[in-house]
Amino acid sequence: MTIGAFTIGEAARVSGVKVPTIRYYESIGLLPSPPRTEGGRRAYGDADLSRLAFIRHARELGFEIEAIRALLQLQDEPAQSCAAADAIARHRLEEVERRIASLTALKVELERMVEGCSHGRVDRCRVIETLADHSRCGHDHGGNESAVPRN
Amino acid sequence: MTIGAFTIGEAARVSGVKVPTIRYYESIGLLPSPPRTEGGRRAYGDADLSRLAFIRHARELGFEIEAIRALLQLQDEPAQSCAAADAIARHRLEEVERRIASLTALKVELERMVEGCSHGRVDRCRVIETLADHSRCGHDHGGNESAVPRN
DNA sequence: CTTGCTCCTCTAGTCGCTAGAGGAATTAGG
DNA sequence: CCTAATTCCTCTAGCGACTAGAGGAGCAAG
Repeated sequence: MTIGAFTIGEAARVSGVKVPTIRYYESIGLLPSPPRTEGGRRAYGDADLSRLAFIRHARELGFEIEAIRALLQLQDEPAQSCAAADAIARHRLEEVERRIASLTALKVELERMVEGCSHGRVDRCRVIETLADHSRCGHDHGGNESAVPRN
Repeated sequence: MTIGAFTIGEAARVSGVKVPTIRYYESIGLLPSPPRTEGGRRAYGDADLSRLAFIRHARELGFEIEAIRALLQLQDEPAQSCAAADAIARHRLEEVERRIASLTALKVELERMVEGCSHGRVDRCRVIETLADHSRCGHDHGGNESAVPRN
């Protein structure tokens, strides 16, 4: 089934994943170690390219490496139930929704800050004032979640 | 002007910033090194607590440490123009807007994925299929930006 | 005077890469 | 056939903004 034989550079060009990132994925066991040429270079087959494309797409959608690992494992066992994959995707969707809500709240507050700026001296700057005195803003964001999630 | 004298634990409770994080802020020069008690413990004053509150609020709004450093410096020199603070805040606002747009696009695609899931076997799972075959989705997100920004 | 809490410093780990050093192999051109 | 450019190899270290844990010292209450 493995027809083509691609160098890592070709794999990078085709998949859009950078060369060091491909090696990184191999190092963490996300991508299998491909066979090597006589000179010691990685030789990828079509299946590897598909896997790389899968990974890339999943990363673009913000799935974490561990989630992608789980999804790849599900893909490798096609007789299993869809439920696990569904749950992973739903979980990611909920994260995205929460993140959008949180960022929208931030946006409102930031807009209030910059709109209120009188462009005068710093000692009357709305931006600085708002940051210094939390009570001057719609103080909902200071809940108990950590401040700045990664995605 | 420095009236109260707070331990690092009290400062953490009042500001909502964790103890190790306060020490971290000191180590990177964001928070000045406070005087110590005889026993070698940090003794914070009111000004330090205000500064911590400022930092916390700015972090909640997603400002990077370097941006906060700049904003604090502006606060310390009240005669300066407001323009710099305004620019920093506007820049952050633009980032947030871009991020919301990008996440909204992700949300649409994730919704399509989970809605199309027939809850059957993995070999007909829409989630896995979509990830494997990029052309099956509204393939706009694979532009040239890096996949998952930090905030 | 002991118990338990807070505090101290220091190092290392998190995540998902990215950058760079130093060297070997391949490919294109002369 | 030789050289130069390109690609590849491994390895270590760095990014941002913390977080976790080791190992030890101070301090307040009973």
